[in-house]
Amino acid sequence: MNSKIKEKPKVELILETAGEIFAEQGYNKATIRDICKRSGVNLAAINYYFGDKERLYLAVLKYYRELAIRKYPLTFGINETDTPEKKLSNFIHTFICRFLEEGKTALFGKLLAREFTESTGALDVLVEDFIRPTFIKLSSIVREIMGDKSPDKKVELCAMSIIGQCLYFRNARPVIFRLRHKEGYTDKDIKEITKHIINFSLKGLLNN
Amino acid sequence: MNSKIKEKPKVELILETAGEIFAEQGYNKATIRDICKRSGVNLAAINYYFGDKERLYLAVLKYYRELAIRKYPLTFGINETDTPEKKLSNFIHTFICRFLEEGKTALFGKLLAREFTESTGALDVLVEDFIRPTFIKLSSIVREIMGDKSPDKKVELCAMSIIGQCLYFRNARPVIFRLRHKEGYTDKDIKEITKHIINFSLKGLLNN
DNA sequence: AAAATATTAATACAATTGTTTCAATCGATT
DNA sequence: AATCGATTGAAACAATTGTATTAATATTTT
Repeated sequence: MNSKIKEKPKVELILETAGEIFAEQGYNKATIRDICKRSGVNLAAINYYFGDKERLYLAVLKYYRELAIRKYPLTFGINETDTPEKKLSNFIHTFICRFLEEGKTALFGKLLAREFTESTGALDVLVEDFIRPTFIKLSSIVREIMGDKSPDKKVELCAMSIIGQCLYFRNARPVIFRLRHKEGYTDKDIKEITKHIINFSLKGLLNN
Repeated sequence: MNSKIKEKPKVELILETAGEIFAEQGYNKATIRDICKRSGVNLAAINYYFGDKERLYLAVLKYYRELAIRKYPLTFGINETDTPEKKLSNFIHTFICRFLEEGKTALFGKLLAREFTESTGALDVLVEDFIRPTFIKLSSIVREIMGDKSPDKKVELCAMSIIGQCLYFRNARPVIFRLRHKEGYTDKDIKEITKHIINFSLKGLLNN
């Protein structure tokens, strides 16, 4: 080696690249050859380090989950002393940042968002480890806002309405960009979307 | 032929079966061999009648679109003399029926819902022929409710919030069913979901 | 009925892709 | 430096899948 700079370990390199490709293409469309080519490693490296494609995918989820948790604490930026409305606002903001923003830190959110509509064998675990806790967190906030008298079923449906809106802006991008005759989201777009979902949802939660 | 009963033409038979399989599995996972096996026709029949898989898919869309239009007139069950709120209610109800219900008549909606998150080459045409008109229709209703002073961008976001909620209950079923520990929607579920989205959205559209 | 045309069946082909193999090479340890 | 285990590279394998071929059969037309 003619450089003193420590190179990134190969396993890590593969995990990063694979994560990008899985997020871009989805589990099925992503090919091992693609991942290896972009990582600059040989095809056999996957078998050597991970065994097979599925275990590579699981390792990718684990790897990016770590990054995500480090960047976004599990609290969803929520302070228990905040008002319920402020809590919801923070929740939605964090939730959207976790998969609408560009950059690697949002990658776990993107992988997770994919599982909603193109599930893999990892879904069962992901639901129990991440999706359900998130959903419970959101439901508790919704309950605070709606009041104790609201039936559980109603709270659940409201939480889903909120998640549904957020996911739509990520997962339906092909359609949205065509409708708008414009590819991609700007930072301004994301801000507007976030603000809108917060407003719309807070009103949707009102008891009348 | 030892029966006087007129058999269904083979082309139609293939289209129906293919539609079911495309709706169940999505364009990519659906295989020609599957479609042929379930239709009881030879593998070569696809090439013979349709040319290739993509043109089969396009023919399927065309076929079920006809059925759908016949069953659900383009008006979305909306009467121009209705109040805006009633119009929105009917729109959401029809929209959900078009892809959440079981049965063949909802099949075009299911195929369309898939295109939001797993687009094929048919998306461009589908957006212009169906999705955009639907979106414009919804936007006009939203505008009536929100008033002329509301900026276009706000109206657009609200329309997307409504569509987002509806699509979530279809496209995120793998997650929803796990969260609920219950597979499938009952008719009662669908009714409750519809009612909820209508309520939530009407409140979300309130100005203040 | 004979000929022409349309349809069907079985099979083969080619491309893609996950996986495996095994020899070559690298790197650390002795 | 020699040795041994870890890693890499190139190629092959096997399964899947869309597509094409061609001969056999059925149907229609003359």
